[in-house]
Amino acid sequence: MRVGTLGHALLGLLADHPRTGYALLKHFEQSLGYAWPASHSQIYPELAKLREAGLIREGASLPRGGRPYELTKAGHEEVRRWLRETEPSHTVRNEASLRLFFLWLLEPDEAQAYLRDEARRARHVLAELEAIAAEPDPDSPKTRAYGIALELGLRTWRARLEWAEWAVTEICRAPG
Amino acid sequence: MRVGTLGHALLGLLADHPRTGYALLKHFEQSLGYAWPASHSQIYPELAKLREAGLIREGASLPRGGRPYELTKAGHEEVRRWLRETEPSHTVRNEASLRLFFLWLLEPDEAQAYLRDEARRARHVLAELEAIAAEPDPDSPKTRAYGIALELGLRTWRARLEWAEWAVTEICRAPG
DNA sequence: CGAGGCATGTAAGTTGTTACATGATTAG
DNA sequence: CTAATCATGTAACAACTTACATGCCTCG
Repeated sequence: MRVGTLGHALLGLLADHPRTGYALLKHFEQSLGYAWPASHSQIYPELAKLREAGLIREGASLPRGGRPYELTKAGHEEVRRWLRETEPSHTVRNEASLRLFFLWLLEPDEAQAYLRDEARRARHVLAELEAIAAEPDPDSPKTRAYGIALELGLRTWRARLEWAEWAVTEICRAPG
Repeated sequence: MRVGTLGHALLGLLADHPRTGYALLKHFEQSLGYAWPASHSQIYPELAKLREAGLIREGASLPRGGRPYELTKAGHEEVRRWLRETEPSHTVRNEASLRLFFLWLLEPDEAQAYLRDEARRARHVLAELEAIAAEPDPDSPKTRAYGIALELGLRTWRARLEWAEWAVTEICRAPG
């Protein structure tokens, strides 16, 4: 079996402690999803594949049909191999940014409205990230790594907000 | 036919002036690709679909087998409809950022090396964008829109570089 | 007892990646 | 002449989205 990015992300989360598919899903929604979104319809089949490949195993089932998975030794080795031996992909795909190249096809006021919406969106995401940053957590290698990831989110969305506020005035600036 | 993001991007580029598939590909590599990468194996079939849908039409063929496409009236309407009436997707997918959440699975020196590489990458992309920004172009709605897109790239990669330089020291900071 | 959150799955379709495959033209 | 760039396509596969589908438990 060939493990992809989602598979490695699941292994990485399970490296911390066993979790159910649902708990993994919630983790994506609350933190990883800012960098790599995943839906339940992708997570459950992927867990089944990782189990067949012997990288995770099922633990004792929980109350409401919840079935926790834990990492096997092979799974632990695989996630470390991924981090150490494979090149990270730097491709970025962002439809909202792509649209900027076509703003000149709209009337100036429509283009400006788009940029104002971009500012609004940035403010919204930034507020979410600041709420996460406000939660205190003890210092450990794991929380340190999460803090570094969070700080990247804060800085890039802050930059995006400042850019959007600049762009709103730039788009209607007098020619020259 | 249902037109997706790639299709709309192609229509948007052709709204400026007719181009061959190859010219569109080069445009993706040099500018749009920073926000939405596309390969020739995706572009050529997509152009064929847009033509069948009557959104673009083929012009007279050029010297080396090049076949330029131009926008039809329906194509022009479709790209404007896309910009005005559909919600932009804000999903972001970035493997390099995802890996940050798993840095604690590596030895401290390996994690630091990863962050140093992130800084190097940011410096590289920033240099590319600054080279593009250095090229002078006349003021027009189109160049204004491109300038706004470019400025976003400059600011976000600048933020990412500063973040990476901070993170390199943060990851090896004394606990507490 | 109903709404909402917990919990898991499948199916169909779209999109994107990697590899295979070919041929023309031009600059050195 | 040969390497690079121009130029276009297909095929197989992997990944992702959207919709369909089900059932349990708890709080009000």
